[in-house]
Formats: sequence, structure tokens, C-alpha cells
Amino acid sequence: MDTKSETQSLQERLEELRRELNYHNYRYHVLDDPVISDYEYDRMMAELREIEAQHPEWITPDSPTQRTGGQPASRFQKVRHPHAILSLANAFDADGVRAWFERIRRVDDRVEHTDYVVEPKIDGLTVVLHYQNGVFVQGATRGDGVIGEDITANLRTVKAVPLRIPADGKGTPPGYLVVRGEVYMTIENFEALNKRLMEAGEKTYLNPRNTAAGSLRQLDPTITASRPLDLFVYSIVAADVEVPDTQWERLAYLRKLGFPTPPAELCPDLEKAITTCNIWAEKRNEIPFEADGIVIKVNDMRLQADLGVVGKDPRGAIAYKFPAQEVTTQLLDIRVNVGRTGVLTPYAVLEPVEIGGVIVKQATLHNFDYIKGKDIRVGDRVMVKRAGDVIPYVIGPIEGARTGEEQVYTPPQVCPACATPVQNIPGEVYWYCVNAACPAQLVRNLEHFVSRGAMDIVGLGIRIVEQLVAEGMVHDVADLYYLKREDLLSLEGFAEKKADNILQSIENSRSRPLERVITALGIMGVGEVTASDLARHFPDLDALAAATSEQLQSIDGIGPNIAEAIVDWFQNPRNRQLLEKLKAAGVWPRAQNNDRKPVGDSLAGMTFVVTGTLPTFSREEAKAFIQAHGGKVTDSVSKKTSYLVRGENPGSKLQKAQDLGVPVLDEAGLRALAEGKR
DNA sequence: GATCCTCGAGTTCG
DNA sequence: CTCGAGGATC
Repeated sequence: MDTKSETQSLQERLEELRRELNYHNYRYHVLDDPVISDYEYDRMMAELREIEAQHPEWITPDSPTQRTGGQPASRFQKVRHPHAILSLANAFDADGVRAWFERIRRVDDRVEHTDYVVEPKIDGLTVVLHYQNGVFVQGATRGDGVIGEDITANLRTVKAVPLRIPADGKGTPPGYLVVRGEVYMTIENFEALNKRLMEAGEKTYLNPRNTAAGSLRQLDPTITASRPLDLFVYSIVAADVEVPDTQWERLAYLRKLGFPTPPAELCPDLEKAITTCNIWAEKRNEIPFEADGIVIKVNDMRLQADLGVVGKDPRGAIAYKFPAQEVTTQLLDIRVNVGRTGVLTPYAVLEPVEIGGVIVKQATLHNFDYIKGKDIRVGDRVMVKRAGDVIPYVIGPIEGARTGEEQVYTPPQVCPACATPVQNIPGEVYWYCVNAACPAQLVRNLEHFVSRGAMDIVGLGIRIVEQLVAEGMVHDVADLYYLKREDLLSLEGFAEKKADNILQSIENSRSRPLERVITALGIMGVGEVTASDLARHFPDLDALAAATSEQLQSIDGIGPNIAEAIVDWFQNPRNRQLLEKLKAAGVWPRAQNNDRKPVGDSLAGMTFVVTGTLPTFSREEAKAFIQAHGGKVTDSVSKKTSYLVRGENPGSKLQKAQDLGVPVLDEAGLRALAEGKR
């Protein structure tokens, strides 16, 4: 390898990183309108540090590593902090934390036996609060760490900021005290605020951090006052009295003065601290505010001070960053899927990007109104988030990053699969392809028909379904029962074993109970729950086909719309033909005597929601267990939910349950409840 | 008529 | 998990 050109390209990368970082710094600190996520910024900074560590001769005073922030905006008065408000070095995994430990151990061997305080790194806006004789006299933003902005008037409106300490009036206040904290917004308050802003037709915020920063930097304090902001205080910047000499005791001291402090844990050694971090990382979705990582601090403040500072990062603490759940990327294209009901669903094609450990290339955009409402354009830099742990979605465009090249999206006039003009029911959000013979719809229909909750034909996945449709072997779902062995063998990738397995699966599905078959038909608005209600009221499909709208509406949960959809479905000649074919194929279940005895009624009258993975039950088993004991299972937590059953890695439902005060059980608790024990 | 609850439909990656 | 919409309830 040519080392000369390698050095050259490394130097180019260095320049590029500096340029980028300077620009993003300016966007973040001066314009208050960042165009990349903090995580990406941290990553770039880490890369730059890495290069500079290898080539210390390249470090220049204007390198972004040599300072911590940009120039403060001019509209607020500038404030010089009594001491530099430092930032933190980052680690991105447990080994990064251990490497930090090794570094500081070499500096001072007392590190060997120190303990640590672990606190969440809250995603908000850092503030510095000044108290004179117990009275709040000034508050400032962090700014570049040396000079911040005076936002006293705004901070006074934040209820969590004590205007007088000690807040309980007991004891003497220090003559002079400066503390550091983080102003943030809880996820719940953020969502409520965004909803309000949206309803008022105003611009919404992308995330809680953005909102907290934007709210605090309002020139009009009455706007700040209307924003539900919160505060955590976690460090003492300056004081004219003796303060405790460990971080752990300082937190207690701050609490005693009346400051809200973050949840924290005292860990006897580093491995314990790392374990604690990992536990918190897993519980990340349960905390009511957004955190982008966890801070590990050497508990002994004297040792912290002695360890000193590298650049602008104190050695005595490190931020263990979570993998990003929210990142920005380029929206390359918007394409459209056709669902089995003919609904057109737009999705975003993204510049591949890593979110929470997986590479995301696509994200749903829900519907065309969503694109329009958020003003998402092709070519935009967008903020993408993985909801809970799984499905990525586009939160919105970063308008500040626009170049003018972005294209406003126009929904298609015709179905992307069959070119039939699209239709929309006025007042409704969705657009439909109304072609009953649309091949895309047929594929989706078959997919639904063979799916687990319907006919459960195992081994018949989307790929094979697509093949069957493409070869013209299947024109409706009933054709599956008329497939010949030779047909399957003629398909690409089919050998005898595979063909026989699939034929056997299809054969097995002939005996599915009535409710499954009703689900499989794919009547609009009729899913598993409604299908099973219907199966309880009608002995077979002929009886259901003969039902009038009035009869159907007498069933709980079925109103005029769904009743009409059912009647319409059975009147459609195509569907009548389909039913004949099913009947001839022997797929004609009769309602079973639904007198499987409930094991008990100990859970009667109670509604349950399950979240996360349970130790021994699968989701389906848990559901069956609850139902067998007379309980009801629904999907969403509401005030009517009696208990939330939580497993490993719970989703946002747990948060909601806690907000609503719904009691939470684990699997053992559920079993105990079912058995009537307390 | 408004609000809450429940259901259905579409969806990502490995 | 998210959203929209239908249905139930006050």
C-alpha cells in the first residue's frame, strides 16, 4: 500500500470532519436548528479525536476538538460562567468504558478502588443556575462552556427551578451557590404539546430535546411559561460553603436544598457500573424522559478533580452512549404499496442507516396526508426513529438542511401495480385501487388467506404466492385447493419434497374452524375478533351470506358500516363464485359447539394487555390462558384495562400503564391471580 | 356531539 | 408499533 497517499486521504478526512463539525456546531448552538442527530455528531467527533490522537502534529487551535460549542446567539445577554462548564468524553460500548478506566488508572492508582455514581444522560438543555443567599438570581445556558446566554426570565417560569433554597425554608442557605442541571421535557408532555401545536396548525417539534431547547430560548418568557418543562440538577459548579466530597452525597445535598435530582445509583466498582448501565439501556423505554446515554462518574470528587481535564473533557467521568434510536438520513424516493384491500400505502426509500443495531432502508409513511402534513419531500434529510424496538418511521423533515433541490411529492393518479385510476372516499384519508382483479391485491389477499391467524397454511410464503400468481396458476384464494402436484413441480425452485409439503399444508387447512375461514375471506373491517363474533352467531357461511344488515348490527361490535361491508361482500358475484369453489373443495366448516369449558372464572370481568416476552407463555398461550379463566385480552392500554402483564423488553405500553395507574403483573402474578391467590 | 375504546390494516429487519 | 376509523358510551 502506498502510505503517502494513505496519509493524504486521512488528512482529507480530518479536514472534512472539521468542516462538518464546525458547521453542525453552528447549527446546534447558534441557530438552535441542528440538521444531524447528536449521535452522529458524537460519532464524527470521536472519529476526529481518533485521527488527532494518531497525529497530534495535526491538531490546530481551531479544531472542533479544542472547544466545546459555538458562538452564542446575540439576542440574549452573554454570561460568563464561574468555571468552564465541561462536556464529557463518550464511550459507545462496554469496552470503551473499560478503556477509559485503563486510561485514568494510569493517571492515578486510587482509581483502582474507587466507586462510581451512575446517572442517566438526559437529552435536554444544560443550564447553570446562580443562587445568592438562597435566592435564584440568574440562570444561563451552557453556550460554548465558557460564555452562555442569560435566560433568567425564562428559567423563572420553569416550576421545577426553586426560586429560593432551601425550598422548605429550614436551615441557612449558602451565601453563594452555582449549580448545573438539565432542563428537559418528559415524553408524555412532549407528545401532548405537539398534539396541541398540530391542532393549532403550528409547526411541531421533532423530539423532546429540540422542544426543551426551543422553549427555553424564546424571547418572550410567557411562551416558555406555557411549556411543560422539567429540571434535574446534578452538579455543583461553585459554592462559598463546604459541600460534600462525593458525588453521591452531593446529590443528596442538592435534594435537601430543594433541587430535583436525576435517578442515580451508587456502584462499588466499574463492572457493577457497566452492568447497571446495561440494565438501564434495556429499560430505556420505561423512563418517562429521553436519555441518550448514561454518565458514569468517579464518586470521589477530590479524585475527580485530581484526574484533571483532557481538552474540554474531565477525565473523572464518561458518557456511555446508547445506540441511536433516532438518526437522520436522506429520503431517496417515495414509493407506493398496494394492500389487500386496495389501500395505497406510501413508503420511504432511505439512504441505508443504522438505527439501534440494524440497517434501515425503508420506512412506512402511513398515508398521503401524513406526507403532506409533515411536508416531507423527496431528497429531504429526515429524522427517522424506530418505534419501540421495531418499526422505523419518518418523524419529519429537517427543513434547515434543505438545498432547494427537494421535490414536493405528488401521489400517483393510478395504481402502481395495475394502472387503474385511484379512488378516494371524500373525507377519508386513504386512497384505493378499486380494480378487483389487481394482481398486487391478489398477492396480498393470498398472503392474508394463508397467514397464521387465518387458514394457517405453513410453508406457503409470499415468494411462492407471487410465483403462483405470476404463472397464472391461481386467480383467487380458492384456486389453492385445486393446485396439482405437476403445477408446483413446474415452478422454479421446486423439488418433490417441497411440493408435497405444501400440498399437505393446503390439505390440512381444509379443516379450519368457521371463524378462521371468515377471517381468511378478508372482508373489509372483519378481522379475527369480528370473525369469531360472527362464527358464534351463524352456523355456516350460507347462513352468514343470508344475513341482513339489521341482523348483523344486532351483534355487539358491528355497526352499520361493517354490516354493510359484509352484506356487500356476499352479494358480489365474484365472491359467490369463490364460495362455491371453496364448498366444492370441501372447505366448508360448520360452527363448532363452543362449549369448551372455561377452566375458571377467576379473571371474569377483567381486561388484560400483554407486553414484552413472557418467560413460559407465548403471546397466544397467554391470551388463551386469560380467556380460559374468563378474562378479556385487548391490544391497547386504556383506563379500562385491569392489569398489564409485562414480560422481558416491554414496549411503550408499560409507560402508558404507569401513566394511567394501571397495575402491572408479571407472568407469575398472572398465574397467581388466575388461581385466586393473592 | 364529543370522547374513549377497540379493531383492523400495513409494516421492518434478520 | 402506528395510524385511521368504526362503534360504544356518556
